[in-house]
Amino acid sequence: MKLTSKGRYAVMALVDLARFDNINPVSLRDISLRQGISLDYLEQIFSKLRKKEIVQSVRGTQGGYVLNKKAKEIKLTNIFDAVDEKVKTVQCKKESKKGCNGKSTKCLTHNLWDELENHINNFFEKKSLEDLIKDNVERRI
Amino acid sequence: MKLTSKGRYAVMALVDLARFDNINPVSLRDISLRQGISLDYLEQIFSKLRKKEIVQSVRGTQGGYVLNKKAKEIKLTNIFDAVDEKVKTVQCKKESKKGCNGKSTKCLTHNLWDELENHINNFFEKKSLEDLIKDNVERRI
DNA sequence: TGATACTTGACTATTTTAGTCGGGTATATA
DNA sequence: TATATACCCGACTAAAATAGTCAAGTATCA
Ligand code: FES
Ligand code: FES
Repeated sequence: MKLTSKGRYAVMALVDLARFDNINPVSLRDISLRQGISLDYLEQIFSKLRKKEIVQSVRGTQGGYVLNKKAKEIKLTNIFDAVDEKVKTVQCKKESKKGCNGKSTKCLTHNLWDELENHINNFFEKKSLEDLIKDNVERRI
Repeated sequence: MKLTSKGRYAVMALVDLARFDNINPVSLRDISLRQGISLDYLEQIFSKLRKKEIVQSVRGTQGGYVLNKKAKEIKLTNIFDAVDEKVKTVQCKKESKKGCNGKSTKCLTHNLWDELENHINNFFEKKSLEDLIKDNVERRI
């Protein structure tokens, strides 16, 4: 099980953004430089974040992005959801009664994978952007 | 974040095995048929499980595999570890002081990813094969 | 002696990831 | 008004990972 760079970058970039967006919008170029993430890739990511109303964009010179909600209200779940970083422990469709590999019923361990998925999602639902920023201040990173 | 089929199959196969290994070894052919997993792929998986002493093999006719430990003592951690299904939330090496993308320090969110990794691994450390079998009996699957 | 079933290693198609690239458009400022 | 900045959008691609397959064995039982 691994977290993809897209998901990791989305959170990193938003933490960076949240720390600097007091007055002015933050440009992706700055985030790119500070966090060492490809600018082109960041643009893809922020396009998704904007569509899910996590950030707002400001075009033109001195433009950039600002948070569209309070940091406290942005949970990891929302971020991951926006960039399609989903937790998936099974191959079969959740809604369907059918199992993997075209089997007519769900597998022996199906309940386990559901539990696992919930376990991980719980973590994402609890953590907000605000938590992450506080965490950094305490550690003075 | 997704669980790979290899990891999922390893656990499925072991649950199947654990339910049938009272007297005789269980052949991969049987597991393959019951669980709908490719025989060739199962062989790869069991080769690893054997090397990590989770199962024992019995060659020849009427051969197959048996558990090498009590079901209570086999945790998901052990199974995933055996088949190289590891939880990885970062790209950079854990031991190293350096960050991702060759950066000289760890990133802003590094602590978060460590927490996440621990959170998931905790789940795997708690669950044993015995738990999974009991679970099935209760549900009469 | 044959059938069963484990053993090993190499090989491959498909999918996913992690980007890149080339063209835009809006806006502030000089 | 010209220009630079920075967002916007879609298509493309190299590399890695995944999910297998395939071939050629060896051990053991009946
Ligand atoms: S994981 Fe698909 S049937 Fe259980
Ligand atoms: S994830 Fe690699 S530096 Fe933090």
